[in-house]
Amino acid sequence: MLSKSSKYAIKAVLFLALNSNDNEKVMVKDISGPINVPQAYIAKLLQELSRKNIISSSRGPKGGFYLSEDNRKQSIMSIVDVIEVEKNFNSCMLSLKKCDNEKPCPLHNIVYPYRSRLLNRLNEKTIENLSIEIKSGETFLPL
Amino acid sequence: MLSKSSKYAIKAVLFLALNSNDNEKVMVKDISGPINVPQAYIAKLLQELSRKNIISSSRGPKGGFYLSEDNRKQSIMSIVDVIEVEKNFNSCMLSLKKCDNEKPCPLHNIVYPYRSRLLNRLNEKTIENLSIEIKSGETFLPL
DNA sequence: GCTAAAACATGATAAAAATCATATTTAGGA
DNA sequence: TCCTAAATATGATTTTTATCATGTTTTAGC
Repeated sequence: MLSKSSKYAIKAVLFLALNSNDNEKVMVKDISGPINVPQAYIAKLLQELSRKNIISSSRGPKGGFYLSEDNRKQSIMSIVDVIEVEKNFNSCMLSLKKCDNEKPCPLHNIVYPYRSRLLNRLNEKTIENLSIEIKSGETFLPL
Repeated sequence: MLSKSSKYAIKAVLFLALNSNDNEKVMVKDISGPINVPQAYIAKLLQELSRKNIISSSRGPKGGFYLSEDNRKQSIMSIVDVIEVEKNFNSCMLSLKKCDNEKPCPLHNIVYPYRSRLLNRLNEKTIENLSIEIKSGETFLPL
């Protein structure tokens, strides 16, 4: 469904949503442990997210990663868009060139309705939305 | 969503559904071209499907792969189950151990309803169902 | 039974994804 | 201004997935 990288990235961003703000930054070594992802690997992903302005960072002592208010307004899908190499989340399940509602592949009618709705929800749900749900105890991000 | 292997396998099986029966078998070299998959690779997948009784085969001259009536009654999901190595189609989108309706991860409530319904449909749709739809012109398997 | 045509089995190579390692740049504090 | 702590950049290694190559077994037809 998603690559490991995307899953790692989402977990890391949600962790930052819960544990950082403009003046409380978190270092990679304090992220990798809790979310259970190799440090060097999540570092690379975080740098990529930072470069694309999904998250924020500052260097040097007292530096680290964090989420600004603006960052929090972005959708969950925007994280995936940055990390995922193959953008096939919304493409034909059989990878056929010509597959749409006009000329549906044999799986199109089964898959398409669910996937497009799922995609919509991932596009409208913001990082903030999810972090509020975690804080309120509706959902859980086990660490 | 699915590995290339699974997509290849589904295409090959549907091709067999349309172009074979107990006394009309198809050789790998006549499958790989139309479905556009390297011959040696699809051969391997077909052998695996045959071993697990998803499709049928016979060796020697006049041999080849084909679908029996019984084969056709199997679900699309059964193809995926044989080929896919990671059985994470129905597992947590963040790969969390503990994630269910009781203790949902932050994505669970978004993803779960759609995915479980999709899974149901892939489990109930048979190879035969899909091949009938192709024959009737409802759906298309471009070759 | 011989021969040839097919699937079957096994392993080697290539490409992609994940992981690790290391050097460079930036910035805070003495 | 110098030292140190952090992100950043780059590339090497490992693991997984996809692809290729080659030899073995089965079976129909002569």
